[in-house]
Amino acid sequence: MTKDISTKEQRPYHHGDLHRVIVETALDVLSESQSTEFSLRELARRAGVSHNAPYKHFADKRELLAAVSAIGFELLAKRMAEATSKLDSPRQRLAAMARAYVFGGVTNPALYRLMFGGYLAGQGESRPVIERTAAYDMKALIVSAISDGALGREIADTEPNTRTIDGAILVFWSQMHGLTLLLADRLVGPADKMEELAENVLQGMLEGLVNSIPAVPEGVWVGPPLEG
Amino acid sequence: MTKDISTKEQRPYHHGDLHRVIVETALDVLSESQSTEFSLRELARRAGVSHNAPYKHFADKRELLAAVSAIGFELLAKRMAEATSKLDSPRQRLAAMARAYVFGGVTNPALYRLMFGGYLAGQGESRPVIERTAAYDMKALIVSAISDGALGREIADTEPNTRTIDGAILVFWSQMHGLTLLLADRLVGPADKMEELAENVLQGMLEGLVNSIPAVPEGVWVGPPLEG
DNA sequence: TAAATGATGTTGACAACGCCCACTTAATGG
DNA sequence: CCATTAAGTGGGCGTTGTCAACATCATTTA
Repeated sequence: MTKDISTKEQRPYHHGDLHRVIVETALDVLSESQSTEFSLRELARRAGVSHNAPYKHFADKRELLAAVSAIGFELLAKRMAEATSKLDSPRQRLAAMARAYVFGGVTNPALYRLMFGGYLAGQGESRPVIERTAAYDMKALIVSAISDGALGREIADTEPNTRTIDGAILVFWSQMHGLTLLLADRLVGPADKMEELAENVLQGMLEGLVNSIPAVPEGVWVGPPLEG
Repeated sequence: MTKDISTKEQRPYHHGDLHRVIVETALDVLSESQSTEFSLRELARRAGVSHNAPYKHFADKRELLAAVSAIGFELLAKRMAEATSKLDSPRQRLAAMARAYVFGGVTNPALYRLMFGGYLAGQGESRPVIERTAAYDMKALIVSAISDGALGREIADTEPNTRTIDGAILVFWSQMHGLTLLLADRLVGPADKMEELAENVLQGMLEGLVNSIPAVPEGVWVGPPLEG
């Protein structure tokens, strides 16, 4: 009975789980306000700690946002994996993956902007490691869905063919990404027709994909590079 | 000779052209720093006026950024119009337009993020009028390039067909937009292969477009709505 | 077991920011 | 010619990101 927290609502000197709480609160605030312009001090307030406590866990705001972005990538990857797990047809798998991607962006545009936008890449430095690897894992799902999907089965594993597959990935990802951002940023609408709209466009995309695979120059990487 | 500015480098009390200078400086700073996180005070400093002078021309930072965004749309529209003006083939016109679009984004990602991203739409309010109309004008170019281009010539002007054309616009714009942002945000690369890469993907896009036109639900608008 | 260490949290400070106010300047038009 | 008003100034308020110095406490080590 030495530590009685309940009577005066007083927290022990050390929070115990601040890192996690700060990141989660940041994700909440970001999702609600749809903006990355919240302050570290507010997160600290919500967590009931002093305005400087977060700096013991994150060097600066950028590093915090990188952690949030990484979580965003993990969430997206999980949703994409779940969406495709019970499907056999490569085409259905691709469609389901695209749906998950688009849905995530429409549901939380600010998070997608943080993840894919340039804030974290800013100032010439490269993206923080933590979110770069998370992004890489997410990208791997797209790549594999295309590679051992509709195309892979009828294409031998020769070097010009891998470039063609990279081309397909690029086209598919471009389309999915563009549709997502157009919808998320409300450049097409209206909001209550989004789902139907996305579904139609998605099917058209998949239809056209087969007939429109460009080869891609050598040395091109798809997704953020792990090194550099 | 009453107003001798040269001797003491002193500006007359009234600047005379502050509005324009502020917007232009903002565009410069945005382009160089690739960030919208510059301060109004710095713009004022660069213009040689007090930290409050800009507030006589812009209610707040958001309004300034809206003006910058509008200029971005005007620049883009001008480049797209120039790129297509000397071409006859609809396909070539589409390709040229897409090149201009992609090039603009790769050259100045932060400007594209401002233009297309959600900063200006933020907080439930609608986008500022000035940039909404500029965006609308730019969008009109895309629409017309598709409508009286490859599709329009062989499609009668019936209601289901206009929906099909809207579908084509959507697919094309999605692809172009997605490719642009993927390149601009360095999710694919490397930088020195971008041009070649974009060209290949673009051609693939155009190839596939013909074979993959979804119809789009009724009531869908493409581009930011002029009202509301 | 006692003391040193390092991780975590606190307090206080600083410069910079967005934005508000009251004031000044100078151009305009009735 | 003078009143109105757009445009610029200076000071100030509350907030922010970040730094430095100090406090607390669990863990290791002597």
